[in-house]
Amino acid sequence: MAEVKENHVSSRRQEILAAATQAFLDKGFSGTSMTHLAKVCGIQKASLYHHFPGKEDLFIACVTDGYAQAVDQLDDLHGDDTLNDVEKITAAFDCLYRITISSPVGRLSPVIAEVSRTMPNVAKMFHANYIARQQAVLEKIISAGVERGSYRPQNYKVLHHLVFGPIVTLSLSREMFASFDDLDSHFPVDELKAGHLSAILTELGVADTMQPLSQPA
Amino acid sequence: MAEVKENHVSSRRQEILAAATQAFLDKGFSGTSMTHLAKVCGIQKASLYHHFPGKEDLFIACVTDGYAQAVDQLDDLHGDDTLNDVEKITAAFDCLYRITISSPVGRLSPVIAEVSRTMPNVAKMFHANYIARQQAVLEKIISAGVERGSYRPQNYKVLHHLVFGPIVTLSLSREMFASFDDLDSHFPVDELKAGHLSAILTELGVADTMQPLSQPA
DNA sequence: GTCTATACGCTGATAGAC
DNA sequence: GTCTATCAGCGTATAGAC
Repeated sequence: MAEVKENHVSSRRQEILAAATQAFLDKGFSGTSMTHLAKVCGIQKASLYHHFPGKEDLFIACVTDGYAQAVDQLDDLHGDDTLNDVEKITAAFDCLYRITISSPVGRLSPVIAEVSRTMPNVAKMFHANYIARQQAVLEKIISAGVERGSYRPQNYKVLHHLVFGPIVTLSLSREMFASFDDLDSHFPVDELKAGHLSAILTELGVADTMQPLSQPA
Repeated sequence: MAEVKENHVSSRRQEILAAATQAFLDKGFSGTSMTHLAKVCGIQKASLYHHFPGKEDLFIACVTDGYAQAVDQLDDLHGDDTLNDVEKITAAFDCLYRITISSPVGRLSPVIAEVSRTMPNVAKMFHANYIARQQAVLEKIISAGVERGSYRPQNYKVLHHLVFGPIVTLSLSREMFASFDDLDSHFPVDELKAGHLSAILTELGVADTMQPLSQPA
């Protein structure tokens, strides 16, 4: 019964978190007022303060809640032994693009940037629990391939730069230019993802089916 | 004498713009108050409203003023005929990394993202006058090399994704994690730039001096 | 052009009834 | 746990003297 009660509390908490995350995505941190949050949650402002001590804590909860489930997807991928090296990195790209561009956490990056000066601990948490963990999984996937001789040895800092850079920027661009009516033609996710993967495979020393290594004399 | 007066106005305007740009970089748009701006400019709040109709207009002026001088640097580069193709793209990388990571405009991207929902016209302007122009210059530089046979033909949307992605993300990361005491070891600009350039040269089909195309059997 | 003084809405947050 | 009522403070912006 204590459990029932906790589930009730937790479900209300989840409702608030979902609505708040969407609001922060739409209007940023400073642009989102507790009054507005109360309205979209369908409760009174004072009730929000029953569930969360303050606006900062609420935001932190949104971020934390988000990356918990996001990173799990990548971890599952790393443990999947039915895939060969190239299939695994292809799946990793699918996963990273999906998480970064479509999931709340990935899309929250600009908002975290907004508050990073006033809440540096949020930036630290975000890096430790989301960025660093994503990089670690990618590094494991690649280094396993390197050990098997499938890939060339890598400078992993550079590799992270090359892999995460385009994905994060694409997500940021799509947030910044969300008002464009031709958003998908400016930033076509699938086409860019395919070209990106192809370039990384080249960098790893793997012949790409789409774009062979053979070059004109 | 009208000119003298205008210069006076303009210099005061420039003072305000410089201070305001720095403040927006430090605290974001919503986090920067007109009261604070007046303080760091050393004038009264009401005087700010003599020079700019409102906070939005002031911010727009900061952005516009910034990219005017930033893009000129790239244009100069494109017109420089003393460089060969590889030297030109190397210089372009230096320029893009410098502008995006060290200049106010480049660093303002996260702030523009913050306000892009409420001020979509700012996002449009930023894209047309800064992003699109940078892409256009890069495309000219590369396509000239392609015509001369120095480079493989390219999908330019993908190429922009691969070139600008890592640079913008690096800039964003350095803004987000500015509180890190080991910022430069986490995000070493020169090392990442060199690796990035190397990968792009590979993608262009050019043998890189640092990292030859030869791969282990 | 710069100042002092001020209007006034909205902010995050709290008190206390039920 | 949710509500109504309210607070003090700060936000942008303006009026008007000099």
